[in-house]
Amino acid sequence: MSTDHDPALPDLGTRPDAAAPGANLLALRGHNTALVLGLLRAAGEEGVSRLELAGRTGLTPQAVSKITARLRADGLAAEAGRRASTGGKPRTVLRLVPGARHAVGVHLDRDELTCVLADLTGRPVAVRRAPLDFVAGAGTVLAAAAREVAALRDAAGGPPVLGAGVACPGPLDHATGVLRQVTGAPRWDGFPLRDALAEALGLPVVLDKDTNAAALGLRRAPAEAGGASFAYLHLGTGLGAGLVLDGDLYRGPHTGAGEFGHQVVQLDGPRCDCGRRGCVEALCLAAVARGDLAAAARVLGVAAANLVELLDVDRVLLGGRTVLAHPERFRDGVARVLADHAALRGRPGAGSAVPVALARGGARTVADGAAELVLTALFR
Amino acid sequence: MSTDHDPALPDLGTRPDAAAPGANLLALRGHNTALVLGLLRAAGEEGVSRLELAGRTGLTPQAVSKITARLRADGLAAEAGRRASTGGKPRTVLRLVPGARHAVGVHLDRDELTCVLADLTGRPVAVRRAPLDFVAGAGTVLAAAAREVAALRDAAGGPPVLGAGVACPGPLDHATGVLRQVTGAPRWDGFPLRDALAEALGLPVVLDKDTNAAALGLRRAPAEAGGASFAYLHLGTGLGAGLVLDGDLYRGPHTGAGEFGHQVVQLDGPRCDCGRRGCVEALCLAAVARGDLAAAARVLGVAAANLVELLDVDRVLLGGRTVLAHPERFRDGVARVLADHAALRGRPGAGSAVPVALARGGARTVADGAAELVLTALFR
DNA sequence: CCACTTTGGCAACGCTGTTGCCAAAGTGCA
DNA sequence: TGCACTTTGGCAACAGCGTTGCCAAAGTGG
Repeated sequence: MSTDHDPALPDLGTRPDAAAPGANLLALRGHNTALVLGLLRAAGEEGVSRLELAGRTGLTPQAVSKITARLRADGLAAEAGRRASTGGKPRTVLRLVPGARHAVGVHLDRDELTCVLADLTGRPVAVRRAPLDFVAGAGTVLAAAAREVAALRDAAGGPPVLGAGVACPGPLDHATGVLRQVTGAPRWDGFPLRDALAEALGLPVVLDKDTNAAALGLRRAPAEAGGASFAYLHLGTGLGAGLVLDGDLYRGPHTGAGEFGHQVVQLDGPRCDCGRRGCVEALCLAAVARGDLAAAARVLGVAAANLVELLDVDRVLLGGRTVLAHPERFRDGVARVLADHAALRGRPGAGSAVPVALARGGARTVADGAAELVLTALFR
Repeated sequence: MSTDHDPALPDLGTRPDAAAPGANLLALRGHNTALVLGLLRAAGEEGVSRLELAGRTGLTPQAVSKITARLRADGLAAEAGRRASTGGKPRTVLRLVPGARHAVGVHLDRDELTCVLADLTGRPVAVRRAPLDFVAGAGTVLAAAAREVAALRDAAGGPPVLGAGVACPGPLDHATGVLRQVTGAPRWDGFPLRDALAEALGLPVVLDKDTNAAALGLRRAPAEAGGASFAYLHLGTGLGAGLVLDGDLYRGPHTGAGEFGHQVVQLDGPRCDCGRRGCVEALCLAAVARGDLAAAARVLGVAAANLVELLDVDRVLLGGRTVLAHPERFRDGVARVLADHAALRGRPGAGSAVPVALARGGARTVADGAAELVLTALFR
């Protein structure tokens, strides 16, 4: 909110919103700085040299030198050894300083509150869990969140905290940070959770759906997430999806994208609570309830195959409590359906089936991803 | 190919590719220039003043003055009258000069070739149609395309042609411009159609799927296309979709997005040619074949509802020969399913159903959109 | 020990959008 | 009719961006 420059935080320039996408020099600098930071993060402990950064960004070596000099001055990057010489002066390796900043991730689930304090690489340096009654209403939830986050920060101390990413179930508006029509909790309808939490935590807050946060967190590991497009399917008490398309989280115009549970896969099938017939969620959870995991995985696989066909994603990741109860069963069952479909109709490109994997992080996938909601603003 | 500046074409700066997304000053200028051009085009014949451009882009009035001065020097924009005064000097209205450049759009269908010459607004200034046997192979197709495009350009004469957008059915790789696995035409498999056409036409060529081209063309009219996200469903001899998400055409990592025909909506349903069971395309076309349009529209509507739920799009547009044979029946039938589903489960935001409309342009939707494949590079 | 290669900083530069200033061109009131 | 005021938009000077030319530093290899 302050217009002054905070020396503890990197100046990434003005971030033009969608209504005013004109780019000025500050935006240019911010773009390139975030780009270099992103490559530094992707390089991990191995590091990158200035010339490698220049090659990957298309910037001149000199521009990279200036940018990395600013990052080093801000404490975000540091020199770390040298490469072997290839006949001349050996390259100096640059590395991200993970502990230079922290970000908070908060997962508000229906019955549990999970908070993580993550470093710049997204790795959690501290975790706290507490029971929660989400339906009880705003007062207790805000108090609990403030208490846990304060405890987390006290314990870890140290570097400045960039902000808090908050993930919660159900429909909400990411742009305004307002909840809407939370099933079974009408008193939350229309509640401005983002602003209330920002007030309670004393931090900038980014609010998003749990599935979106998880997908964003999984994007960090390209090797696991596949290419630039993948889908995270979350099967817990309900079924939802988080979509990363062309490298960016796709939220849809009203943050409504990823409503995966009520995809109809059986015309005139059994009636779902939502009123439709033949929804995946209903079919899948009914199969789980009667202990037929093979059928549950098969139904989930058919819906996943539909999604893969429609969006041409590179990978499908599975998570959520119900999946985690029998992870391999679900993974293998979904993979079989995708493989069968791929064999029927050659996929473009590789011609092989889209791989299915279990989401990393287990029960903490969402909380880790919530921190990424904040970190994403720094990197590109 | 030439590195020299062509005074007949606007210099939009270097367009960094995905592998080297670093932004330099040329890219900055190109971005802002394209942005202003896009606003000029959106303003249409009504025009925009410099200060309005400044307000919408976030750029300063002086920056807009410089940019528009360049555009006027290139002949792409012109002053056109004045607004009424609001107490001071009246604003000068700027307008895009539609005829300053042309673009070619080519629709290669299985049995017909349609070519359009479009001005900068995307409106066709000349159209040619010719029968075509796509399966016959590359030689005749290339010759026919070259002949028709040459005739089109001869007849219209005039301004420089920016390039040719080419739309054709079936799977292909947009990035490389290579066809793959065209059903029923194995000799096209792996054919580098883009480069061959560029050679034959003597123009830069952009190649894409017919559904993608159509969606891109429909994006031009925001009033019809709804917001920034919509889906175009094309029902002809097959069923496909073109997806515009967050204002950009979504192709997927391998140009495979939009494969909509083989979405399974009936587990264990009747077998489809593709080998699966219960595909929309099979169910829908079978219903059409037996004259049951209501059932066809309903099946299409259920698949459309799945897509709307998953991607949170603002609008669904229908096109293709089969739809055009009974346009209102399909539109109303699909709309009914979406309305029923929306009533069951309040859509986020408005709470009302996603509107369904017929794609503008009728049989020429794809050819018009193909020209837009080229024009898109100029605007933003 | 010297020639060569490669890295990366310094200084000058061209270009971008920005700012301060002012003429132009209207409105509205006396 | 005249004057004060408002608004538009160009001119000139400016700060800041990445780029270029140059050169010291730090290796390899004969």
